[in-house]
Amino acid sequence: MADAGSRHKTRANPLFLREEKLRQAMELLFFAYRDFTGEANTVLIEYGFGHAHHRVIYFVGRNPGITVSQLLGILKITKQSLSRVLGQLIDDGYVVKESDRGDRRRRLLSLTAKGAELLTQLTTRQSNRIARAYREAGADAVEGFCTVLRGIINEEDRGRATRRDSRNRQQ
Amino acid sequence: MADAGSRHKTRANPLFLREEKLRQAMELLFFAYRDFTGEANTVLIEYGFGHAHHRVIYFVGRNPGITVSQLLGILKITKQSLSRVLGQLIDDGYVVKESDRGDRRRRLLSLTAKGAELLTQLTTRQSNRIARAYREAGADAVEGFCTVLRGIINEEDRGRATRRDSRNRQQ
DNA sequence: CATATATGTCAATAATACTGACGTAATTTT
DNA sequence: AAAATTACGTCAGTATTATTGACATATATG
Repeated sequence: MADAGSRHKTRANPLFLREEKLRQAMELLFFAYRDFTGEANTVLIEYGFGHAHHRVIYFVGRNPGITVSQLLGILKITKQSLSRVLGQLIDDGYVVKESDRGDRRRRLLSLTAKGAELLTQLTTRQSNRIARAYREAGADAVEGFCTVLRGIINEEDRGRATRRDSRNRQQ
Repeated sequence: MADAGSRHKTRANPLFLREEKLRQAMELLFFAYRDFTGEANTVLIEYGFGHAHHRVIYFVGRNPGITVSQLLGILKITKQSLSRVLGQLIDDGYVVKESDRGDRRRRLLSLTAKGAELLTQLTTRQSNRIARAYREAGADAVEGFCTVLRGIINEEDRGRATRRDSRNRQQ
């Protein structure tokens, strides 16, 4: 068994080895995402919110003044799905919605102070988890991590997680 | 504003920059996972299954002979949640369940040929996505990618996505 | 025999998501 | 100015995935 790929000895990465690496990547992604998102559970339960609220809070916090359709484009869910969650966050005073003075069809979303505080609560633990992993892995590994993740993301959205200057110029 | 961190000029990575990197990581993870899992949607709809079925098919395929509780430990869901999905997969002939001859309380799960074929269908596209990202990023980046992801995963489960020898010795 | 473990199942509920249809206000196009 | 498009909202119905709690059964272990 240990020599199953010996015919390819000089050739790097025989096929079964390549497949193994790819499956490994898929599992790493699954477990990392599972534990990363799981980290916020305690806080979410305290506030009576779910992961959907977390995502909304997060992307509104990161993109103050984002419109409803831009948010839908990021989350890739229907407006009916967003409606419930966003409505709750607005009703409970975590998010505010105001008309865009330039184009009054649009509604611009942003966090209240209360919302910003919740976001901090939510991200602190998750940040710590990433920070520890970064520290243990080293700068080069971190760079590789980002490069590969960016490559996995659909081309249209690759810029979103980097270019921080393009605020309000999305789409 | 542009000079806000100038007091730290010689010190690498002032605080706000570090935070920025961490937030970036969180977003990359979100988008990558979103697009990675989204890839399987077409196939899943064809078969009338959801992402939960995919996860079960995947981990049973990867760990033939896995017991029900081991699977629950991986998925981190309740047995009642698993029950519906697993039941469907068994009824439809994608997964088989047999008693462990050593400990007859346990049920060992594995894929049928039909199940293995579905798994291939499901993973092919996802594999291609990862493979492309790997190819574009290069071997060093890939190594960093895995290292960081492993660091994000809870310590108890870090071994699961690597050690392929420990089959049936989980837990 | 007593207890613990592995699994299954019934019942009720919550969270997140979907499709489809329709309405309204504001902007853009013709 | 009329027509079309865009942005947003909402009502109604349904599906999927998940939860908690309670209870049952078979098997293994002390």
